Amino acid sequence: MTDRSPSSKFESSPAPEPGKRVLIKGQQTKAVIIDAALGLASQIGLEGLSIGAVAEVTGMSKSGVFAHFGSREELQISVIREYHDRFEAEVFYAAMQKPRGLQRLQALFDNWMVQTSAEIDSGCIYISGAVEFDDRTGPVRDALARSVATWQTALRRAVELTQAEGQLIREADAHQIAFEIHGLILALHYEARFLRNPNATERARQGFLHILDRYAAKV
Amino acid sequence: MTDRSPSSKFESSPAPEPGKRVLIKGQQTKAVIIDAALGLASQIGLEGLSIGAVAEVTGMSKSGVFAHFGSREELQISVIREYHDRFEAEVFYAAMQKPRGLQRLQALFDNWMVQTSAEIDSGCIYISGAVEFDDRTGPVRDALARSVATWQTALRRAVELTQAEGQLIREADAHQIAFEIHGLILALHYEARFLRNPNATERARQGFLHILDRYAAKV
DNA sequence: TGCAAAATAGAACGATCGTTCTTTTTTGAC
DNA sequence: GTCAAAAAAGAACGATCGTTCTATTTTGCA
Repeated sequence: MTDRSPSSKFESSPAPEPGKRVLIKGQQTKAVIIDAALGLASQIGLEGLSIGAVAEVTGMSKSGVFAHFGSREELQISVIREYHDRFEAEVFYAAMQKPRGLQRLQALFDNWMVQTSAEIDSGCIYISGAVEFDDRTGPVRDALARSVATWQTALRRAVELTQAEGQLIREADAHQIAFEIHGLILALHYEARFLRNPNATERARQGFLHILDRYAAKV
Repeated sequence: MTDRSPSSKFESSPAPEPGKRVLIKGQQTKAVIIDAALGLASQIGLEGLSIGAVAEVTGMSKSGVFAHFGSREELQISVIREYHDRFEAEVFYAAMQKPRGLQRLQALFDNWMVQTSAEIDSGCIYISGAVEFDDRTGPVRDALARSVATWQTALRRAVELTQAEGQLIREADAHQIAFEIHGLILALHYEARFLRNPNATERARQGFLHILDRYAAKV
């Protein structure tokens, strides 16, 4: 993980002053902790994430883990940020290599499918978190909603670019298309992870083709 | 709620023997407890459901609540059964009044949308539960999966009937159609409840029309 | 190598959890 | 109204939770 200067530790870790020393060990173990916490949260959810469990996985003490974050909420937020970064890298940036338009949109969807359901023990925090925090308020929910919104905007942009390229009809509502695509991913996650339906991936792929077909610009 | 004779209290409550007395009070309060527990579970999830919270809502003692179920798992399963019954009544049976085919399928979808997202403080246990229990095993998960499977079968049947009526093409895979419909409901739940998007209902409705359109039998 | 700061460990706290056990209250057939 | 059974309350248990406080170890510049 990359430790951003703002909000890296506690709320207001000051930028390292010129003369001060800059220890590196803390950030290393913090990265290890967040990695372990993300693994746990992917399985049992952000709400089920406990400091004791993280401590056990990392072989540290509870207070040792705790000291890096100052609160459980801050740990949860760090996990969300880490997931955000990985999602961005593996889904978004990975697809940006493709030429804009249909190819990129297809790559986004493919990467999204992989990220959501392919790995056995990795649920999607954007999906489980939405269920866990849809009735709550506070900084964790806010961080989660902000990450999801960022990704949804990126997806919609990709749709709009595809329209601009003339590969999807311009009159269509990009929000609506993104909504329907999102539904396919959610159904994939539901069927693959909960119902253990091995056909789910193929169903989602098929559904995506149907959406492309429906909104296809007539050449 | 209706207290089924098997598995009503603990695993093996014997059928009331002829000469024995049949008390009614216990079942009444049990129904009250389950109703309260379902309300709580709809908000905070099946996993977040605690006996203490149910006791507080119902004005009873923890042990008083507990005695009706014998374990938290049994309480959770009772909640699932109650939700199953209500879902069946308000979504399935309510739609069975419509003539088979497109009208009934449309009614199923409409009722499903209402059940899933219309009421402010009522999340769908089939959705939140899937996320909470997709990595677990045990009787709660089994009960949940069984209920969901029952409903999915009913939905698929409705699709097949619509095909049989000639209102959807016969060549289409009913599983695929049901999968895509399910996705719309999941996206609706996600956007309406988590992101508080007021357009979500209209988006889902629109998406449903698109599915009907795509699979429409050409007359 | 010395030494202050940073990182980690350890123990303990109050709270809440599910559950068990015991006691009291309520129920309903006689 | 009687009385046994059922229902509910009350208290306490061990476990786990997030958090706090105080030691101990480790780090990394001088």
